[in-house]
Amino acid sequence: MTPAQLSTTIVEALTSLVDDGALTLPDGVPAEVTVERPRQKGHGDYATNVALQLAKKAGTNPRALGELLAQRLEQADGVSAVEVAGPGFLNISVEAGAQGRVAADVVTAGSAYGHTDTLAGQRIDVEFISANPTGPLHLGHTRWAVLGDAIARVLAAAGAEVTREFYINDRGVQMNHFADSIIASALGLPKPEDGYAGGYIDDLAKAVEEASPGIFQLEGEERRAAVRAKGYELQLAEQQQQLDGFNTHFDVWFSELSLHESGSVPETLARLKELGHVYEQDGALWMRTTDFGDDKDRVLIKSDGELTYFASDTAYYLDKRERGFEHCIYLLGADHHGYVGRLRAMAACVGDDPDRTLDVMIGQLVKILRDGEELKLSKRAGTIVTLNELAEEIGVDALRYSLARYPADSPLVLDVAEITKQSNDNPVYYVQYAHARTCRMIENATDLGMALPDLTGAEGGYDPALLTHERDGELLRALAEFPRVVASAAELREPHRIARYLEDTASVFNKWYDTRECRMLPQGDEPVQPVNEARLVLTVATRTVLANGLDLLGVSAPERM
RNA sequence: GCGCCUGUAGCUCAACGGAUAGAGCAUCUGACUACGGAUCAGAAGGUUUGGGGUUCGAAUCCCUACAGGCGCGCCA
Repeated sequence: MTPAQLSTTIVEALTSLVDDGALTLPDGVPAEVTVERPRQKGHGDYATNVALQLAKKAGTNPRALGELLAQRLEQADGVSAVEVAGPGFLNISVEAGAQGRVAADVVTAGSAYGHTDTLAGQRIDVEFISANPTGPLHLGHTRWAVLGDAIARVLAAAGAEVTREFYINDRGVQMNHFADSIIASALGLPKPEDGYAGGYIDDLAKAVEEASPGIFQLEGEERRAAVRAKGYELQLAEQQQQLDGFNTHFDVWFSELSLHESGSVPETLARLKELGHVYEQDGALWMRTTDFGDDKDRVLIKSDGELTYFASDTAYYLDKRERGFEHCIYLLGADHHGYVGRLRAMAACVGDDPDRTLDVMIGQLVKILRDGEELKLSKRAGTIVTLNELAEEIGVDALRYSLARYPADSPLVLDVAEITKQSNDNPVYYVQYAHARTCRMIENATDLGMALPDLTGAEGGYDPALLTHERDGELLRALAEFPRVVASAAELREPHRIARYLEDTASVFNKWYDTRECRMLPQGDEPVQPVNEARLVLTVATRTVLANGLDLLGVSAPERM
C-alpha cells in the first residue's frame, strides 16, 4: 500500500462518516490527506495529521475525531491497526500483503517507476548556464549545469515536456574585448583594458592561427571581426564539449545575435510600443517596468542607438512563448538576482502573468576553498578553475552528486582539496555501492538457479504476504515513497530531494541486507523457498529505485565498483 | 540607505507548519567462519543567532534586532 493509496482510503473513510451523519465538514471532504512515514519507531507504518487539520472545521476536538476515524479506518482493506496518538495523530499499521505488493509494482514498472503525470501536458523551457562564449565553463557554472539538468530530468519524470536551453550571449562589447584579447596575445601585446587574460586566451590565439593561418596579419576591423568569429566558434565548441563530458546535454543552443538578425528585436519593440509600455526620454527608449513592480524603468535603446541586453532578453522571452512554452524557468546566480524584478515586469509588460509563465530561480554562489583560502574566479584576471579540471579531479559522478544534493538556495562551501581527499566518503558512493550490491545479489541468485516469480498475483507466484519482517516493511515503505518524492521535487524544483531520498533508501536497504532474518539467498544447502523469491523481488525493486533515482540526477548507477 | 538570499551539532548541510530537530565528516566503542566491511550496531555532540507575536503545535509563518553573502549602470 502506497501513501497515495492510503490517502484515498482515509478520504473514503471520511466520506462514509459524513454520509452516515457522524461527521460534519462544512468545506467538504478534502480530495487527499497528508500521509507520511513517521520518523519515530512505534508510530506505525504511516501517520496522518488529518484529525488535527479537520477538527476545528468539524466543530470537535482532534482526539475525538481521531477516534471516530480510527474505528472506521480499521475496517478498511489492507489496514491492520490504527492508533490515536499525541494531540490527535493517527498511527496506521498496514498488512504485510498490502505492503508487499509495492515491490511487484516497482519491478513491473521498471525504469518508468517514479514517473508520474502530475505535470502532464505542460511545456516547460529550462534555461541555464547561458555563459558568455568568451572563455571556458568554470566552477561558477558547474552548479547550474548540474541543477538545471537535474531539474529538467525531474520535470520530465513528472510528465512535463521539457526543453533544455542555453542562451549564447554572442553579441555585445564583450565579444570585441574577447577578440582584442586574442589579438593582443597573438601579437605579444599587453592585455587590453577590459580584456581577458589567462592561459586559455594564449591557447585560443594559437588555435585561431592554426585554423586560419595568417588571420593576425589582417588589419583593423577586418581582423577584429575575423578573429572574433573564429575565436567564438572555437570557444563555443569547447563549452559544448565540456558539457558533453559532464553529461549535460542541451536541446537548444540559442544565439542572441540571431534575435537581431531575424528581426525579432525590432518586432518586440514595436509590440511593446503598441501595448503602451515604452517611452522616450533623454534620447533613449525605456520600458516602463515600474508599472509592474520593478524598482526603476529599464533602457531598451541607449541614446547612442545601441540596443541593450535587456532588449534582446525581452525578444528572447517572447520567442520562447511563441515556440509554445507556457512556462519558462530561468536559473540565475545570486549575482544576477537584481534581474528578477525586471524580468517579471517585462513579462507583465508583454501581457503575461509572471506568476504563471515565469519561474526565476536564484541559486546562491558556490564558494571554493583551496588550502583554506577562498578562490576568486575571474575570467578577466585569468584565474579559472574549469569545469573539466574539477570533474577530472573529483569525478563526474561525485561532482554532480555533491552539487545536486543541496538546494539552490543554500550557499555552498566546497573545499576542493577536501572533496578530493575524502571522496570515498562521499554519499554518492554510498548510494552507488548499494546499487552495485543489489546487482551482485541478483547475479548470485541467478547463479543459484533462482528466477523472478510471477508478479501478476497468480497462484504460486510472488506472495507479498511473506515479507513480514519489520525490515522488509521499512524497505517496502521506502520504495513506495519514490514517486511522491519525484513529484514533489518537480513541483518545488528541488532535485536535492531525490539525493536525500536515495541516501535514506540506500541506508534502509543496507540495514535490511544486514539483517540475518532477511537474507535473500537460502543458506548453505537449503532449498529455495517462496520467501527467497519474494526477497529477490524486493532486491530487484530496490535496484530499480536506486538506478532510476541516480538517473534523475545524471549520475551513473554502476553494477560493480 | 534600499532590495533578495542565508543564519540549525566542532565542520558541510537536511528537515510539504507536526510527535523526542536529523544525516555525512571529524571523535570514541563494538561486529569480519562475509548473499560485496565502500557495510552494520552504538556513544558523544543543540537554548535551531537574540527578542517578541500568530496556533492545538514554529527551525519553518509575521514583526524586530544582530551577523554573513549578493545586488542596486543608457555594462553584458
